[in-house]
Amino acid sequence: MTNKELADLLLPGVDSDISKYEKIYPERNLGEKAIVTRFAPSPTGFVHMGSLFQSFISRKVASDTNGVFFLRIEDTDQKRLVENSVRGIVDDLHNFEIELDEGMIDEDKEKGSYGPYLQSKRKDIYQSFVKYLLEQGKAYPCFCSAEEIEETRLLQEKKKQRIGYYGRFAKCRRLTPEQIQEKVANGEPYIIRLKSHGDFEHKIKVHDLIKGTLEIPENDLDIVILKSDGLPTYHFAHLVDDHLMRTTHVIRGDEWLSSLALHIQLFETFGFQPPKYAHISPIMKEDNGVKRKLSKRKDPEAAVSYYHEKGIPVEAVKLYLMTLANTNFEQWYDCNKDKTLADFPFDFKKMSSSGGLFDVEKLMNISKNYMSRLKASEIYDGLLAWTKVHDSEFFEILMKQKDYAISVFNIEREQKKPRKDFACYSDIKNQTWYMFEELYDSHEKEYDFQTIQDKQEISKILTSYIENHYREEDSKEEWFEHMKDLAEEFGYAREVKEYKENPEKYKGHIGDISLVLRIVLTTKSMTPDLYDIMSILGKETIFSRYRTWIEQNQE
RNA sequence: GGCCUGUUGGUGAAGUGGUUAAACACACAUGCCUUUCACGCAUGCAUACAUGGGUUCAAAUCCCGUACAGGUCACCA
Repeated sequence: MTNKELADLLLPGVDSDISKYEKIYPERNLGEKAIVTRFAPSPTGFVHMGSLFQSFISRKVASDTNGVFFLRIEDTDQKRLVENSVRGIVDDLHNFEIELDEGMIDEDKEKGSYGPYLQSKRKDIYQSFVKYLLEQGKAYPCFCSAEEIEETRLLQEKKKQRIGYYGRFAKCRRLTPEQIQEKVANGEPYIIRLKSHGDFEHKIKVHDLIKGTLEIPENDLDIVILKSDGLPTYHFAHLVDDHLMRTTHVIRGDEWLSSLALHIQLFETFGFQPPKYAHISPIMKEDNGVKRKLSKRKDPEAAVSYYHEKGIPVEAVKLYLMTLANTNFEQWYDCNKDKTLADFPFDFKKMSSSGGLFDVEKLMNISKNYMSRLKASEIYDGLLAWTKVHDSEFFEILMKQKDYAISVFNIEREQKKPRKDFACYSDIKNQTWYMFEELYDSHEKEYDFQTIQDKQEISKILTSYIENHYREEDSKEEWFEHMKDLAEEFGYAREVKEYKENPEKYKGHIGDISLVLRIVLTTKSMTPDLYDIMSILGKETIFSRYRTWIEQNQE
């Protein structure tokens, strides 16, 4: 019985001519340095930070080189499928502005000419390649049951031997064609294994773009390439897909490092040029002094939805991811303030070969700096989009008072050293509610007086301010002069310096007085410039808030 | 257990044999500035290169052992 006949017996009706695929999926006509890469998740749920990081880098290198970035869905494990997760993955990428050149764009839609991009639709292709291998005598059927494999494993463990289906443990490898024929005739279920010719004692050198040159033992495991449901395993699908889709760079998590020797062997078996590999270390998290992988189950910040809920701008998250990816990015960005992420020359060599720690505080800092550089109208737009989903009350107010809201967000903004007090959109309401009448009215007010506590004294200060010192048309300088007059009137120093020189002569200084006016107006001791706040709020509101407070605090 | 990888301060890290006081950034602390806060500026964070050997005139940087950490060893990806 020839290999060809055996192959026909095992995979009847499958065309073993793989050369036709070379024509259907020709070499891509791209620039010499163009990088073709992909994000290839299994549809088991939503995208988490680690995968987002990988896609972000993949997208970046593809864009930098005028290459291609595509999304392939690896749904060869039918047991683990989660409903609608393709849609979820597509949405997550879209929400992070990671655009796809090719691949799945919805649950059952795709674009690009190297598809299908859903592995379950590529069954015929995989089977052709498997059959080709069978005909070449480079693969064989295996009839071992799960129990038999388990037995072998236990035996290997007991004898302290390497675990796996290889060498003398690969018993189906030695089956004669007649035995195979008989088992097939008996209806025994089988899978197809690679007939490995690797030598575990022999080491090969492989180059990884991030990890550098590695020395790893050759693969000698006869791994499963086609499962009993007729679908391939990851390893085989990786070979077929990344060859036919003409992937030049495989960027993936470093959990794959241990099967790298196998993957290279697979490419060599077919005489294909293997892609370049870049294995990314997982993003870590510090947990009670222990470093561990960022976990989707334990860490809320591992889910991309966390960033949308908090309202951290996508761009800020990207800036942070880039600082994790290439630590020279931060300095580069600092020196090139007019440039964007797209201008940054990403370099695999600058990637840390060990896993970086995910630091939410650092992310917040980056986001705070990023937001401080936005224009007031950009803050408004971003906030409007965020509140539309997360805060309908604020959304309505913003819609109604667009110009007013922009003027509020413009306080100490759009200048050389802008204020940095919003790290995310969910911060804004908490820091500006007193600027919006509707929010102010419904908000519970707690006045955090610091130096001047006496309510009568405060009432007197407010009254005098209303009656003697407030002028609607005052410039900032005039306004501040009047504040100083007020301070003097109540026995407070006009200048802080003056007070510090002669503290016994005064009850306090101008700062104490303005703090009272600030707190009664806003309830807060920490606010932006008081003059700006007053100018925007206007006379009526200021007087009304002061008078209300006086009324409510009469003894 | 086998195999692979990693280990620089509270954190991210720069740095690959020799102008090192080991950059820069975040966090924290103090001071200055300031009508508050924020910003900004200045300073600090005890002798930080896992550990033991070796190579060398010279090592964070090269080699070996040890410890610790991560990954992997499925008809899961």
